[in-house]
Amino acid sequence: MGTERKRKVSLFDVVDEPSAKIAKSNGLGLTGMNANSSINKWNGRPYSQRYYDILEKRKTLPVWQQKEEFLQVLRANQTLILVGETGSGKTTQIPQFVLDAVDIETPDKRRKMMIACTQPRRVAAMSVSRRVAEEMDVTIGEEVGYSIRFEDCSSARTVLKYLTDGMLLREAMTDPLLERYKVIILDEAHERTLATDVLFGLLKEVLKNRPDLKLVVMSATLEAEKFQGYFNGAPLMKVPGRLHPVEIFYTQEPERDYLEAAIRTVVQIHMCEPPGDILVFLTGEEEIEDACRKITKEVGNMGDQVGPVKVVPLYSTLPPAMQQKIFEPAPPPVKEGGPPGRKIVVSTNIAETSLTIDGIVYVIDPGFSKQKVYNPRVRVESLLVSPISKASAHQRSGRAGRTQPGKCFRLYTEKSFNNDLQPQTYPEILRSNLANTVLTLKKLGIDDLVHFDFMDPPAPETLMRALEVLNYLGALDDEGNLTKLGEIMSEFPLDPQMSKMLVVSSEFNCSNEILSVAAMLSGTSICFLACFVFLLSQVLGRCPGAISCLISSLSERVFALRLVHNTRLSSATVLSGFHAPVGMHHRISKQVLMQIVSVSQYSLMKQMVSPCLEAQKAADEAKARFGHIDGDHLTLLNVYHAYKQNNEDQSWCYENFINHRALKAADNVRQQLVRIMSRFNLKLCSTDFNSRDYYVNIRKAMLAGYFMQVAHLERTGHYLTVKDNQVVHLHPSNCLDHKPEWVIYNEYVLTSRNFIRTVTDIRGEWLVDIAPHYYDLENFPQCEAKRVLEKLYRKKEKDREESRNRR
DNA sequence: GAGCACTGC
Repeated sequence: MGTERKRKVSLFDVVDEPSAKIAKSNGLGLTGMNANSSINKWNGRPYSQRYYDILEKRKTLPVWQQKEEFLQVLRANQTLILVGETGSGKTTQIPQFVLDAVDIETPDKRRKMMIACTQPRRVAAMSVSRRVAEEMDVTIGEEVGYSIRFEDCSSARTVLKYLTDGMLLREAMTDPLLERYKVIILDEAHERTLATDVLFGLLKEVLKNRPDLKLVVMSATLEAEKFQGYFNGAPLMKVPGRLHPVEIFYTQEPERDYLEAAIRTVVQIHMCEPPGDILVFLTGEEEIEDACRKITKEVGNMGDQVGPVKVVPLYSTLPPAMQQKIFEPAPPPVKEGGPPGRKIVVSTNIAETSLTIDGIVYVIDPGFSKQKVYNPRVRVESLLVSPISKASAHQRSGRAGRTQPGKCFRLYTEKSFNNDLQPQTYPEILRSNLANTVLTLKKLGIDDLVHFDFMDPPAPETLMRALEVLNYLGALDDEGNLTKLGEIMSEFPLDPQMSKMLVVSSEFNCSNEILSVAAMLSGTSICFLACFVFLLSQVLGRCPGAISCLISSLSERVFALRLVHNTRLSSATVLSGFHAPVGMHHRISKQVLMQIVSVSQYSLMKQMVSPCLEAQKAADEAKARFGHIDGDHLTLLNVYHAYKQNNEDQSWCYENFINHRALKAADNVRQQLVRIMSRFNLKLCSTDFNSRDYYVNIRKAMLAGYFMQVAHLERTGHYLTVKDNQVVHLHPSNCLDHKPEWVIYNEYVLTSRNFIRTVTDIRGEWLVDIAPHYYDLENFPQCEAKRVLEKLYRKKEKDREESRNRR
């Protein structure tokens, strides 16, 4: 291969001198400022205008010549940094160039060394590798392959492998020097995922021990200088992007209400600007749905003066079929020669990196996104609506110029862009609980975390917290060395608490059940269909003719309004399925109906009130069938068991408000976990279902992992987390029929109040039995829980004495 | 008696 490859894409524009500091000249693309007079008033409010020429106009060299220069630099250096905007084609082209440049032969003629190209996302790894295989005219999985969780599409013949950054990190755990690779390409490095950051530090070490290994770091322009500094002044080359110029507008005054401002701007664009689709960035699902409704309504009020609009919400938890709607074309004019239609996509950050929509000409950027923050003091991760970074703003505006010149409206002042926004979003490693990361690092053989070469070192307190947690779990000894237990735990793709629960579950004679619980809890989206779907089907059955118009006008919104729940798995989600009818009924009748359906449709909708009661009944039955009064974890287990007992039947799922696809995903996770269990000879076992200990053992095993996430019911009637003494409330979605004195919880969420979500009743006696080292009273803050524990210890001591006397 | 940015192993 090689010669017959067809390359249509021109790649390099200019090859900078090694170590040239291009970041400075390129910056944010702030050069080329121009006055622009096409809009000087925006909804009565003047906008300041600046023109950013994102494309740097430099002479273009023929492809072969640039390729040679690239190969030259690669041969002469161990590390190389390559910067380029998205859309430069570097992801598909560079690995192919590299393939031509390096010798991948090994003494063993049957096997060649590989080139690895990492991506932060699975879909990208898969689709890019497919495209490259096609370009090189080879079958995917042969010379070119990919490797992602649950799917290894590569073979002994594979020489170019695309994989997720997390996957490469996994591989490093068994192959610390990454000896099967000749070149490693870290793509999208500017995204600074946890895995990328760990790989940075790791690869820096590996490179010292493997002079034959080469590293190519590919990134967007903004962090180039920082990368260069980190990688000891490695040469830097540039691939120009192929973006069209984007005009940027700022407001002259700060906006008080960015949601209102965003909607106003959408309407203004629709009224005054030439055809072209609009992309609006908002922070979350609720806000997006709200905005969609309001935009539709406002434009609807304007009548025939303006063209029709198709308003499409976009966020990750939206069912895939709904997400596809963003790729549909804008609606045609209502009548021939009338004003053209427009597509308006209202999206979370997902449209900033993960999903690209062609045809976007206008971007509206209010300047906010939800970001994860971690507070090591109370060990809580939460989501906070925060101002975005300059880099993020830059990325957002770039979304307007993919197919033609575009415009970006920033709903903040230029001054605040310059002075208030930080240059980069804080990398994830500074915003996360690092327990899992530290465990991985230990497994990778990095003992001295304090001196590990992080590009951005995390707060010492965060590292200390992580070490402390791992020590309590028994994964690290008091010297901070990985224990045998920790070694096994690190092999599971789960949080340490969950791995611990799984590893010890055999000792509690319930590993089969704990496997199911862990699979159901771990990041899969499981959901119950809300009862409205049931309700619709009821109505459909009754008046099939009349309903079709309603369905057509409602069906989009039925999804959009979360009448179908398709959110991440937590028992909260699962259990809210049971609660859905009340809220949903209320929601659709009051907030939505009058806005989105005509009067005749409304009267039809009113007929749905009575089937709604049936739906309520069905949901109650579902709850009665699966709900376990002792806890949400056990409810999840019931759901999983019922699913298996009914042979994973799709229509059974539908009838029981269970999302089939999501349970299948959980089953997939479970199989992976089972394989890891067997690898370590961990027994797969169950307590007899008729035994009194069946659920007791499961709850004890869970406690063995989650003893640090316990809350105690105070006499005042509210819960306090153990040791941290935070006031928390049981999330109203819980399935308990009582308020237990002690609960373990899976999640601590900060929203309108401090909630603990997915909770299960446990007994105080178990705390002192299973985790005496954590419930050591000498090291315990004064509180009610402490006094209760003291009693429990005394009782335990007394019992022990009695049994000694009896002997 | 509430409401989940986005990934990944």
